[in-house]
Amino acid sequence: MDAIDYQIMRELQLNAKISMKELASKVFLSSPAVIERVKKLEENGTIKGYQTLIDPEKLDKAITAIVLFETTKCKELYAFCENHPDVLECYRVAGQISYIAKVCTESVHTLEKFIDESMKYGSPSTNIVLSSQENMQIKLTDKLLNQG
Amino acid sequence: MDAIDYQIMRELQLNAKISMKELASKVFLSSPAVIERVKKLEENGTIKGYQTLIDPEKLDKAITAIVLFETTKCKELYAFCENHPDVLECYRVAGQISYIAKVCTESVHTLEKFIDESMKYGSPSTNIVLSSQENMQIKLTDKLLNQG
DNA sequence: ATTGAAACGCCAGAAAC
DNA sequence: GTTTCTGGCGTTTCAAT
Repeated sequence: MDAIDYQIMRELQLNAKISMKELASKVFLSSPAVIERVKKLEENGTIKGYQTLIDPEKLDKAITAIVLFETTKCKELYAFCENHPDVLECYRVAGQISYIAKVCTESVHTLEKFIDESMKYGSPSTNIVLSSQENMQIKLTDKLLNQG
Repeated sequence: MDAIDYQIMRELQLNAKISMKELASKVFLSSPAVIERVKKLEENGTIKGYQTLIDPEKLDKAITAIVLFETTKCKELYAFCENHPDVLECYRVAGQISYIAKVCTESVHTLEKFIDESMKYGSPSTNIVLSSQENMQIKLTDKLLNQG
């Protein structure tokens, strides 16, 4: 895992569908060499997959909320969140609270419904997202790229 | 935006690098027709991009934390988070708290450093992630696919 | 106007060096 | 890691509905 691998990951993170040829020219290598490196990154699990980013608002999911839970029923809450179509991410955490869910839904009414249902499993505290900055899985900064 | 578009998005979300030919066979259309649909979804912004998923742990970013802030200096905090290499996501929210950041870092020591620095901009409450479920931007359930 | 069919050009993967 | 080569895919064009 050297600096070139980091550069490759940065380019792939910006655009998963970049051609191996173009990627090769960006890192000053031949394309078979780049294909080899990408393959290794896939095999050792560093690259977990390639995903298409969809804009929730275009699908009429206008409201995003971060819901914090105080609960002792983590397993039940986990199952509820996993099966709920509006929960995009959820985290079991150690801290003031014990569970966090990111919900993306149509309206305040569907959000209300979610909150009501979730109350079976814990005490929710809802925070509606006003604006957000969602970048990437990892920020591959120049510093990281240079240190290798 | 019909049921076929939803199906296309689901497949693309699962695997951004699927070939148009294979995608076409999955939705029972010809490949030019699918290419046309994908192009439209890209142009109207429904498809925001194609991203490669990187495993932070493989890059020695062992600790993920959700940090909640009570603050009145949202703009300053926003700028701090945007420029910080360990902040992967941040949200301005309306609720009990006013700002949420997702941090991915090497160790408790680098996390401590982040917390100390962030205290200039607000009062942080740190929740270390024990386990998580991060699926996708949108859950395209069967219900949604059928209703069109 | 929208869909299916064929031809072109380009890329990914394999083999040889 | 590089160059060469080949098979296959994406893309464009055209014909037909």
